[in-house]
Amino acid sequence: MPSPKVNIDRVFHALGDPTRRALVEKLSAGPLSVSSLATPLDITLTAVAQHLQILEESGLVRTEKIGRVRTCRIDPAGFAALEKWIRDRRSMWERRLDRLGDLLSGS
Amino acid sequence: MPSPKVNIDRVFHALGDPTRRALVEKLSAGPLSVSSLATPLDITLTAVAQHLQILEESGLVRTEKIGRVRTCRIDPAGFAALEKWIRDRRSMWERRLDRLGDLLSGS
DNA sequence: ACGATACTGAAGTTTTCACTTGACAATTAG
DNA sequence: CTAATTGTCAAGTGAAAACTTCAGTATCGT
Repeated sequence: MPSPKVNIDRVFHALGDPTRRALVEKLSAGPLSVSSLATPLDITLTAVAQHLQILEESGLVRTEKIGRVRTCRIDPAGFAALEKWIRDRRSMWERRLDRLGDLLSGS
Repeated sequence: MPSPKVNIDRVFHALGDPTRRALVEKLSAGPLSVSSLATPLDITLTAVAQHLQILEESGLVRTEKIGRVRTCRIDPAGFAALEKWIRDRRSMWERRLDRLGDLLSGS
């Protein structure tokens, strides 16, 4: 199951942590195993696995276990939700500023 | 002082909290005072003020105190930083997928 | 002047959350 | 078969962070 319903709440919570953002940045360059992700960060493998679970539940990362190695890659779904949220907010206050501009320039 | 250097770390941390995101969403519709922001959320005024400080330090919100009322509004700077971060990551894995596509289609 | 409004500051409580440890399961290599 | 690799599970620790209370300040309306 990929990511049927992405929750924006989870997405923001996931990206709120700097370590998880570091994981996402690494994965942006291409898929990696859990231990490859863990090695450069001086935290335990367990901690990384926990972060990955949160990233996966948020729809930002997709993982697949083949044999004994779990391969992780970026899942576009979470990013799409994130971009939509920003776009929605932005359109709100830009529309508002437009109306303000209309008023000031005399309709 | 507006927001000279926006820190993406602070931006993501600020938006990681659902209450702060609710504040941002309210402010997207237009500027509001601290107490107007606090009333619908069943937390104390003090808590809201604390959230606003974090939002301001992150470059997502700008506030100005006139008389006894502090007016809060969206600050585009934080959002710009956020969008840039996403754009950067996205371009990374899209470039990668492009190269992959080239390989599969026989250069 | 007086009371009400709109915050602000300091300090404490409670909850959340990142991280660790240690034991265990499954897979692969020699 | 054995040993090393790769990851998982359960439980606990500690620190950050959200939220509260309470006391105080500045401003506004009458």
